[in-house]
Amino acid sequence: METTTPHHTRHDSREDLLKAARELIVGRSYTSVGIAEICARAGVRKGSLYHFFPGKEALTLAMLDALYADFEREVLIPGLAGANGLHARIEAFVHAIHAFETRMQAESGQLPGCPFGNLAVEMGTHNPTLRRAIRGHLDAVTAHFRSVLDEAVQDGELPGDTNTEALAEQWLALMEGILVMAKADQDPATVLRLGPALVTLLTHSPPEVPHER
Amino acid sequence: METTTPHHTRHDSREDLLKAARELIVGRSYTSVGIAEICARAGVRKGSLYHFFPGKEALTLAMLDALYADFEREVLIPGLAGANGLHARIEAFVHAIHAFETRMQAESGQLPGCPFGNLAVEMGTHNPTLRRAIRGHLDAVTAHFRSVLDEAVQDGELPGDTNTEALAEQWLALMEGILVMAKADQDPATVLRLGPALVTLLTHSPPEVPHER
DNA sequence: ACACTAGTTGACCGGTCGGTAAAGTGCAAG
DNA sequence: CTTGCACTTTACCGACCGGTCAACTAGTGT
Repeated sequence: METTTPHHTRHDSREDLLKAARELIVGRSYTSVGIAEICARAGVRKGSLYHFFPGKEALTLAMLDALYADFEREVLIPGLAGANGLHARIEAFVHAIHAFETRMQAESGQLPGCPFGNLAVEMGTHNPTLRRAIRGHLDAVTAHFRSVLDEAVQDGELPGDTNTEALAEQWLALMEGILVMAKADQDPATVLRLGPALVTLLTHSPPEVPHER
Repeated sequence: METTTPHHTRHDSREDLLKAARELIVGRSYTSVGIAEICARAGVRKGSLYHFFPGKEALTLAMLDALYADFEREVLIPGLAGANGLHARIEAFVHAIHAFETRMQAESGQLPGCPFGNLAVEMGTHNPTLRRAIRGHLDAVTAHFRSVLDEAVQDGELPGDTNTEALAEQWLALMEGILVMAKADQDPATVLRLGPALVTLLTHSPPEVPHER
């Protein structure tokens, strides 16, 4: 038998809070979402939030961990193993992002852009803890990009002396910029319109670090 | 004689408010800066702010206009006419941005990133007025980029069939992304490290719209 | 001398912010 | 049956938010 339900697995308020925080903060922003609103959406009283989390910042940190885990599982991993060839993988990635932004706009009425980039921009200057956590997630994304580029080098699609580490970071930067533009436009089509820039960047990078001076 | 002092040109509270709002909002963010703090820095009482501006949003709109005018005069115009050749102009632009971010970090202790991009990300989802104003300024920046690219086409540095309109938008997107990364790092060196991506993007764009399908 | 007006001042508003404290609830192990 | 503990509930806190208001000050034109 051993019903392993540790207590009695009622509503799992902790999960509800994380879900509500994700939907609200990703859809709008950190400061514009209050804990009262998060609690209301989660169907949980404010005091309970402070039983599970020390405060709003810690809740957001935990939410970001879960968000990255889902992003890795649903986009990064499939995009890496899914298509064949660098060009096809870039296009698949762009379309996955486009689909995400389109779905979010349909659900919440707003095109959110990149959840991690948004937080980095909003809190980067005055919350070092959040900033460093986001920086870590962005590094993890870069590592996935790099492994895609390394495979392309092995398959002869990119020159053998390609600096895949630097190029992966440029990939992420361009992707973040595309999402800033799409958010300014509030139009997912911007993702598709600017997507080809990724192909240009990733298939024409200079052979080796110029080693200036 | 005709001392043209319309009233008596005392402290010009309006200018002081715009200056304070610029320093604070650019250095941090829109929501994290209150009008009380803006008034305190400007040496003006709160009621006076509402004599010159309908509210915080209108003050920010006016501040953004002045900010863009300065950016155009101090960076965009010199960068366009200053150096010779596309490559040199890109590098001059990157270094101008790097200098700005370095100076801001020295003055306020924080690396702000792109003031327009920041506002677009922070307010893009829930303040259409601000979003549209920022979108207008970004379009103006894109127009300057495009004229640089058009000159490069005329000088034979880029192929004659280059889509300079699309490429200028990609330039802006990559620049915004670079500044998001620099803000996440809180390190101006990131601007220089990612700067070469602009050269890759702008000197290897595909000849013509692929015209798929 | 007077009225007009641009600009200033400080007190005040309701609402919301993140966070706290204390009492209560119900299950489970002793 | 009782104790302990995970969790919930409610009331409350001071601080701050953007914004309003009426009274006041001081130059200007008549």
